[in-house]
Amino acid sequence: MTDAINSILKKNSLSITPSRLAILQLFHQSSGALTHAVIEQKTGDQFDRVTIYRTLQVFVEKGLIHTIPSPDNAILYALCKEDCTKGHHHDNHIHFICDKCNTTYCLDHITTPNIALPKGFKNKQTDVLMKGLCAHCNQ
Amino acid sequence: MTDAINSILKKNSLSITPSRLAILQLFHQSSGALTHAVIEQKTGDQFDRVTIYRTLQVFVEKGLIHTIPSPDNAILYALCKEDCTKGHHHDNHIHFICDKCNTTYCLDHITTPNIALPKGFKNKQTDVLMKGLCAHCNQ
DNA sequence: AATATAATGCAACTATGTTGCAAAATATTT
DNA sequence: AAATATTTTGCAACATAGTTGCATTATATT
Ligand SMILES: [Mn+2]
Ligand SMILES: [Mn+2]
Ligand SMILES: [Zn+2]
Ligand SMILES: [Zn+2]
Repeated sequence: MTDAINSILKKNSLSITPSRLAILQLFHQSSGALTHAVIEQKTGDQFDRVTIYRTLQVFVEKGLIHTIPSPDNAILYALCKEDCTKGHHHDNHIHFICDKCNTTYCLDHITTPNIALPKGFKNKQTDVLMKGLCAHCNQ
Repeated sequence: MTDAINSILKKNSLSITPSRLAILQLFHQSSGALTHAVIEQKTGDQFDRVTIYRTLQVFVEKGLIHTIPSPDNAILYALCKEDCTKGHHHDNHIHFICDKCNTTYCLDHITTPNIALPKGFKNKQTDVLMKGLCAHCNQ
């Protein structure tokens, strides 16, 4: 497990540090998206707040994770499962936030729809955010 | 103009105050969505920050304005043009943010698509956020 | 005009995020 | 393996966003 994380960092020419290992591993063993606050909490105050912010920034730049716009006013981060590379993300899937358990799911197999815009508008990116109850909470 | 704003407040059983008049009027004469910061700036520091926040909260509750999730990490507010009422919003249109002029448009006539979710998931709300260039900036 | 009700401003607080810089850790070279 | 160069980290300080309690003030009601 740690070896896999290790090689991901190497492959992306990132130096291997405790914080990067811990945070990347956390993403790999989490099902949903994570906020900075959750990461800070789950790494047990091992790392400085600033370090976590900078680690997330680097991971986004390298195409390891992507951000998800949220109504909660805190940036959500989730693993890129597609072939995202340095500076080029290709995450065209939709996201689902459960109102009950608050988990944010990347629905990787549901692609964002093509929506016709008014004349003159040029689309560059589409984000679809669905809310409701996830399979676990909808009983 | 001011009379129209006035009657909107009355209709929603909101007492008429300078801040509510000014902020509601500002929404009615703006084309796009507004952030708290912009409102504060455009009302020329006439009102306390807290008053603006509370005014926006009340307007959302009453169904006069709706929030738009944004990647900018600041809540966007825009007029409800549909028949939204106290506690019940029916804003099922998509939103477009221009990368250049930073305007956020409510595309009221473009409804959010129906997207099939995995088994067990129950959808309650769909937000579509498109980014790119608006008609003015796409020259 | 008097009273009841609701909104405002202020202060203090929490949360989220960024920047500069010296110290420490990692990677590279010898 | 040690020395050097390069990155990363932690700290402090700052910036912006948003909330809460409470006394004062304004609005609505009688
Ligand atoms: Mn995702
Ligand atoms: Mn809208
Ligand atoms: Zn759930
Ligand atoms: Zn524009």
